[in-house]
Amino acid sequence: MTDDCDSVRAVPRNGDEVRLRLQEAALELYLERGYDKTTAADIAARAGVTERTFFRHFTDKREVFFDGEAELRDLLTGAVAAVPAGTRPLPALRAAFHQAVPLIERHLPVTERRAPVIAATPALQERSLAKTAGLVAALTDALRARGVAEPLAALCAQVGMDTYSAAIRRWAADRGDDLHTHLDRAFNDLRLAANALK
Amino acid sequence: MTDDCDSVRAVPRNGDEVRLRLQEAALELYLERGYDKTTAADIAARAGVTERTFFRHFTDKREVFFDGEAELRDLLTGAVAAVPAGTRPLPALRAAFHQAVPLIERHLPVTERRAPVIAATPALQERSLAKTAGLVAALTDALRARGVAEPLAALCAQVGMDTYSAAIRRWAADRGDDLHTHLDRAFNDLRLAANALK
DNA sequence: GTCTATACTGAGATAGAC
DNA sequence: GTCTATCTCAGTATAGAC
Repeated sequence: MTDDCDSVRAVPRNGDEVRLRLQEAALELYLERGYDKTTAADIAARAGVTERTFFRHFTDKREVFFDGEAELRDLLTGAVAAVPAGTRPLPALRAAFHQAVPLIERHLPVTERRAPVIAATPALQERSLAKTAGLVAALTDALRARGVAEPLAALCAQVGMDTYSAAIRRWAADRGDDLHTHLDRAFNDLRLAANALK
Repeated sequence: MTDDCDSVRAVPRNGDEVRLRLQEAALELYLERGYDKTTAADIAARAGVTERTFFRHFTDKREVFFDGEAELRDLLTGAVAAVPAGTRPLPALRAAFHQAVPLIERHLPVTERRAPVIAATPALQERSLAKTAGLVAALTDALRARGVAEPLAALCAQVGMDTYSAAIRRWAADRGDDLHTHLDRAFNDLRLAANALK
């Protein structure tokens, strides 16, 4: 859709644009020949910069895939903070995830292209898990700020994130129902499963 | 308890023993000067072998810390399979974790020495998360083998693992009560938290 | 066991944006 | 002029190929 191609050598030096070009180049190359067969120099070359510039934008080859996390984290923690006082931890998290649905849907095109690469690459899976762990830590803080005691806050944040992940997985497998529906379904499954305890 | 010390230069070439020496050397060096300031050659030298031998035993510098996972995985999956038929997923997992307590306690001395290094090293945290994800995958399979439907099996395995992790954390912070007690407490917290849904 | 590719790091020079 | 993005060059260490 954009009209800029790499026919001109004088590419703009704007930082953000270079960053986007690097991300797109990395995705293309990872898809074409796989993550391990792609060097940082390859990515940089396709984006029209040097290898060193790649590493100034991204601390390592994995990071180029996991940028959007900060945005999602801010949205989720903000949503948790905005939930009516007195709401219990897991319902608060469920509400926050519902608020994140538009953001998730907006990022879906890129996410879907990245998914098969991540699934095929252990190094990227590890980074993905680390990013999710970062989200859980942020949610734990957000719950604590609401007055949830420490050990419970961490457990709820983690369990809430798992439930969200389960909903995302089911949504990917069944695009017939929307993400809101899958979220409610997953949280309900959690309730029923936990009810069997004791 | 063993009588072998490193006073003799002619160290035994037995594979398992070399492996243990490498693990101990890595732990010492990571503690002394930090993970990134420690090279694979450093570790190998202290263990009395070549760098090449280090990479024969461990695929990378991280792996040297996460060996026991296979043993725990086999114990947990076996325990899940052995739970009486008809037991619901989360109670089955809780029972399995109770069975793993002796193994956890046996590994505690080493685990405790490694903990601060992992906490201070992102690369090791990532690997730790990946190993836990491997356990969750194995538990998901074990639940499916018991007839638990796919989407629920994955959710329960993940949530069960989180609850176990929460119990371990509380145990580390409060050694006054034993791990069995903390496990039951954490699973009870999960039940109560999930009950607030709907 | 040897050799090599490549992921990363650091310092200093250069070039646009303002 | 400042400031920041990029380049150039030189280096170390991991991990994999042989």
